[in-house]
Amino acid sequence: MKLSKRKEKILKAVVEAGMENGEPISSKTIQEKFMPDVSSATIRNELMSLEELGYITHIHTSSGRVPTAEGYKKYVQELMPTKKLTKKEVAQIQSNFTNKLVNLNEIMTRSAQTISDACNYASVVYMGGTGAIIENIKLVELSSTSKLVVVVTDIGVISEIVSLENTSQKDLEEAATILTKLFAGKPIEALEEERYLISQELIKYKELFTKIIFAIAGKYEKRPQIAVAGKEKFMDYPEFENIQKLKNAIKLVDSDEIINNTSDGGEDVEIKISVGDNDLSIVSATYKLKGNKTLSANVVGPVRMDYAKAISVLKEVSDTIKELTDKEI
Amino acid sequence: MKLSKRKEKILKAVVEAGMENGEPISSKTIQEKFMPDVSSATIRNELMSLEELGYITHIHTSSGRVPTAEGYKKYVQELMPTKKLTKKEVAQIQSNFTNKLVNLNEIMTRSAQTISDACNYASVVYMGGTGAIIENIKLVELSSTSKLVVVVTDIGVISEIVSLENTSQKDLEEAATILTKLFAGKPIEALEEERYLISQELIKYKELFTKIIFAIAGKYEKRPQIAVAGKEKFMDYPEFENIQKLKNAIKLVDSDEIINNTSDGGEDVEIKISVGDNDLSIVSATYKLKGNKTLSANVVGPVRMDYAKAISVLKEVSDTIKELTDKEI
DNA sequence: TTTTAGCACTCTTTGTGTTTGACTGCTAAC
DNA sequence: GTTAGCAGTCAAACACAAAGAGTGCTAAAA
Repeated sequence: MKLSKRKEKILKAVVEAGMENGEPISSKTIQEKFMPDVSSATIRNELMSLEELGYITHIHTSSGRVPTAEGYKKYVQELMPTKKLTKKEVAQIQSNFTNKLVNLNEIMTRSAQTISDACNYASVVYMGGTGAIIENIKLVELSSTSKLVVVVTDIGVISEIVSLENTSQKDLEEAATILTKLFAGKPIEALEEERYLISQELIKYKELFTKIIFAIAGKYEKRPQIAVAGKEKFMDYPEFENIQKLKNAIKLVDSDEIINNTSDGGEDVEIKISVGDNDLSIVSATYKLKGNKTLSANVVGPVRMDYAKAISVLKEVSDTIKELTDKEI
Repeated sequence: MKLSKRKEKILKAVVEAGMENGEPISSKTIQEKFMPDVSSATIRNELMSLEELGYITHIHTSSGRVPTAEGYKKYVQELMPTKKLTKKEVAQIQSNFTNKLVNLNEIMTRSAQTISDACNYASVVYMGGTGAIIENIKLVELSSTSKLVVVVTDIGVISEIVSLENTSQKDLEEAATILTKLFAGKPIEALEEERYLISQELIKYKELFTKIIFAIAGKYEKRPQIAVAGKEKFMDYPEFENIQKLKNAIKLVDSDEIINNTSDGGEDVEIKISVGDNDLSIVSATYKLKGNKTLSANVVGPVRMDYAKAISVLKEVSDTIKELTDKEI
């Protein structure tokens, strides 16, 4: 339903007051600050109407109005001005990505930290879709007793030392070739599937393969990769002064709940906003990476978060990541 | 100064009451719980005496006694019973280390998490002394355009992909040999020293070397390696309900202050306890690793922490780490 | 029909005084 | 040296009043 211009203006005032300090705002203050041309009584009438529509509410009879989650939603969808980041802010974000990052895990960690710092809210970045896909397996001789197993995946390299005696350089090479042939293109979990352990191709290198599995096991996450940053930022907002609420917020960020909440994303960055569940709001930017993966960057903050800024930051970071991952080797 | 047996008993009662719930204890309660054979008046006299000695104090005239930092120290040094971990607790700790861990960084992370979970306080584990020492550098061909740089150090393996065309397998091997010869035994920071970049030995592989440096830069920490776990555990204790105190505690744990606070450690595990600075207590276990490194595992918690348990856990974990690192390849 | 002034009403916040109860500290007797 | 007993202190809990902020409603003005 379309609101009148005046109602929009008033709702905007209530929401923005809420965003600024989390405090209720009164009809008188609205009048003084935003609409000196009508009386506070008129504004009161409008406020009552907005309250009936469910956009704002009262804590008690004689307190000012605060926005409901619905009100925030309306604001986000229709009233919010877009916010352009300052050059300085963009530069600040970019500066975190100057190093040539090819390792996707690292990109995620860096992104989470960057987003959290830029917005001053917590941030969760995770990768969905297919997990790490094996590209190449190499075995390198370090000494007569120890070899290095290197598993190259599309999101990074896992390398681990194994102790292995009496294996010639030639054997290593052959084993690596077989392993690569067998596992290239498969998800990394495949390494742990029983059927390969007893397969014909690997029978000759069974001991070696067992050691490799043992070394690599647990070095990768089976679940979607996830990076969290800025959990302590919640402490900057009075709505989390209550230690229980703080705990809940942090728990949510650490849980899988956020992950399960997102769409698959399209080619382009898709912004989704969830307002007010569990006293938290989440702005998420999701899009497809190559290799059937999805990247989702999220800002998690109080309901009165600066949505416009969160969106701008997510877009900026997403664009940067896109550039980085597109020119990936 | 040596306290009388009775004073010791009373001080012990005051400290243990403080540990249990952080609440003051009254002369009457002490009498009822611990010394029914003397009157509360007698206990009051003793309490006054202990107060004069600086071991306990008053919040206000009519509140019970709480221990001072001095009192906690006295308790820790002279009155505390040693606490043996239950079999279950030991098993729980051990279970975190069953995987064969050879990467020191990983051991540290795992240790911090284990300690924090076992004690329910925050934990900081860090390595001092010399940083990572290069053991071996390998260059592996992945494809015609991309190669893998592997730097094996005594605390773990760093591997990174670099894009590099027109380099033959032979060149790679030769370059790796030269690099290993040049850098083996040197700290990893040496890779970034200018003088090597312009050195005679590397002149032929300057481009390759530059790329390697670029790829590896920032993958290791120059500062002592550090692992922190369980910051959120502070929230379980009412003394940190005040958000400012919570922030301070977390800030301290994230800062370098704890690191700079420890001795070099000896061959054996050396336990050090610091009570009550900034409303926090730290129990640290430090000892030498091979390769001139020092490992320090710390429990950081409220002043009323369970020191005996912290010590037991640190000892258990330290022993486990020692075993792991001694049999390192 | 919309806007406004004005007033009654509600509820929080702040302040004040009172009571209760938990302790201590002291004194005098044991 | 120990104890009983009592006065004194202070925090915590409660009740009450006053002040202030803000609304909702009504009736009049535009």
